[in-house]
Amino acid sequence: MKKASLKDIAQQAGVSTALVSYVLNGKEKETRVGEVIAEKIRQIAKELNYQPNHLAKSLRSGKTYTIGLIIADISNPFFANIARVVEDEAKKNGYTVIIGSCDEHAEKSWDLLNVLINRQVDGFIIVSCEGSESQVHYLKERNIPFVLLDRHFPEIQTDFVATNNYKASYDAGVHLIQSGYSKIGIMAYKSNMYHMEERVRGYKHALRDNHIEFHDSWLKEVHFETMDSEVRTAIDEILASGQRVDAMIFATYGLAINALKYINELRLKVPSDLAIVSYGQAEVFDLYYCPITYVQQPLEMLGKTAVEYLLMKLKNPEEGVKQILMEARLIARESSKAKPTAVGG
Amino acid sequence: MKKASLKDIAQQAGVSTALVSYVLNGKEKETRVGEVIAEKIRQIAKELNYQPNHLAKSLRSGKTYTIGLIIADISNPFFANIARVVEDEAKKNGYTVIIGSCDEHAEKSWDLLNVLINRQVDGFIIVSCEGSESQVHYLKERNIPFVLLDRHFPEIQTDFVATNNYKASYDAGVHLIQSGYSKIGIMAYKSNMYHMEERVRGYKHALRDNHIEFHDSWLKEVHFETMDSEVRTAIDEILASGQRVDAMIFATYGLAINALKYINELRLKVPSDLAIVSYGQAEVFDLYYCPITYVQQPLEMLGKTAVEYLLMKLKNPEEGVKQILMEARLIARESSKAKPTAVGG
DNA sequence: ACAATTTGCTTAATCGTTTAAACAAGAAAA
DNA sequence: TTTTCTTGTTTAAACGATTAAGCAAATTGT
Repeated sequence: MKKASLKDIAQQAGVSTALVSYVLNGKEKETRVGEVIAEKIRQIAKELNYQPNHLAKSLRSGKTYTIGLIIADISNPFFANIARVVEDEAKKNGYTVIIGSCDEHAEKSWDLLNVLINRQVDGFIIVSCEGSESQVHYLKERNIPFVLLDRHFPEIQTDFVATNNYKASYDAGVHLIQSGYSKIGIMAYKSNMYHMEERVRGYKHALRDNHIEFHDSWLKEVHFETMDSEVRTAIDEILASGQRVDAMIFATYGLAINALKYINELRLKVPSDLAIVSYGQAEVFDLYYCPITYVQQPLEMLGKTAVEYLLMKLKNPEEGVKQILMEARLIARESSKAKPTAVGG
Repeated sequence: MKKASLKDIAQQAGVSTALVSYVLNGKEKETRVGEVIAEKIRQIAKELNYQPNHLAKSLRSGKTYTIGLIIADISNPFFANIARVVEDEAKKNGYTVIIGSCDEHAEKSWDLLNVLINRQVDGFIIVSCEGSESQVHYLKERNIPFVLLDRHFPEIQTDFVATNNYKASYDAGVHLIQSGYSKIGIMAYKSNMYHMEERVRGYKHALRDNHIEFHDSWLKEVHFETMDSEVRTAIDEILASGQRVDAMIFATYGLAINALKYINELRLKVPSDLAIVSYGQAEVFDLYYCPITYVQQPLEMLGKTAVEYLLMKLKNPEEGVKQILMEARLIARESSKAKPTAVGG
């Protein structure tokens, strides 16, 4: 039993496909279709369980009602949650989402972009990775609507929805300082992505504004691909150096997970041996023996707004540039609790 | 600058679209296209950066090289990981995946199914939810290729790729017993899904085969939607009952997370107050103060095989029914370590 | 020298929709 | 009664690709 098409309905009703199309699209009034025949068409459509062919519709109309979502990795909880929000919000508006994971590789990202462009997605929501500036320029040139999510390039004029990472790190730093920690390290990815730089910059300014001198050895930048081993080395170094830290900020979820595993192995106690604040969020932060203080990004809002901006662009391509930085919230927990001040002498 | 089509190339080259199509599809030999003109066409195609319109191709060929993946929730790490594997494996074979989350709701699942059918996906990989038998029958009737993943309906003859849940639970039960626990509870979803029943059945048989009498109060079934509160009640009950348990099996990741939060609140020590084995997997199991023993499902294999089966079905629809149950592996950790036997007295 | 074959290309139908334009017949206006 | 307007319907082109069939012209065989 093949799928019923407009033609099948038309044949059964003894009319042209045009009429059927008009009726099933609710245009019977404007196009003056007879009451009787309209009803008959609806009837037959129901009997045949007619389902329009989206491909044909899209080919004709040039709109697929599909948006491409490019992220680093769907198996990372941060992106998985973002993806879920985007999916739901898109569906609410009649759009379908195609998700692609690029593993922080600009090359894979290019591939995805091309595949999705060929599939005629109406627009993109992109969590950019390092070295993908050319892709952004390409989209601009080709006039393909897109919104950057979570990460953006300040030197490229684009729509974006992101977190105020500078402020988030600044707050994290201040929080640790106020809790009595003074030798604070940070671990981030080695990257010239703006969002990562901002996370480090915010941290540095928090130190500066509180009259704590920053030591180069406190900043540990590791490569994404070889994170597993580099994190361990970094922890070793940051704990061994002359200026041994008593607190650390982890700029991403992945870094924190790797570091925590190693910290456990070393039998270091959080926060007495090392206080911790991390980006990202997942159950593990709640259930760790010492619940982890983390930077809570406005996930839901980020995703929703990205979809909203994109859909506005799709409706009206002439619309002005939309950019927004949302504030994160520091969720203070045990892992950064006030340091017992050394009393007595 | 609009996208270049076959027609544009044809015009520039001064030939018909047929020739262009032949050349760009590498059929110049069979269709005897002249060497010179072929080269010219390739040249122009490159200049115009020609990218074929997938919609048109699909409409003509009836194949979209797209597969629909229906899961409960992409923000659940188990499904996110599955999705990642499926995505990669599909891409390797030139397919694109559209993921939909149905939140364990048969109705949402129906919606997704219809949306994706209208979008002409070539086939489905489905993690069925309760009450979705009719959907499976529908797909069979309509002759739409699909593979059930992780969950299946034994009374319906379909392709499927799943875990041997009976065996996994049996092993979990035996493991706890051998570790010295004798009052073992289990928490599962209230559901008549086969995979869930199997998880309970395996557990019961493990008890039976080790001469431990099963008590009804040891089985706690909670509703998915109201899990948060029900889990707490269930824990309260199972710890208060006359036959207070000394170990528990959690049949899903979500249940374990909720339960662990509450267990922490109650200041119960794992495993001394309560030993634990759980399904699912995520960083939290590694980093919990007492690493959690868990049932490791062959995620990678499950996903890969599901894609493989589906692609075989797509190539040759007459192919016989493919079914496979894969073995899970119990990863024993601290949370179920051997109970110190009561000595002395 | 004429038929048969090969070579190189075009024509046109097709996939399933949408929609502007044309058209016929009946009703209202003149 | 003729003209105009309205109503209800059909025709056909278009979206962008694929591909069977057709058709010249050049080449080969006899």
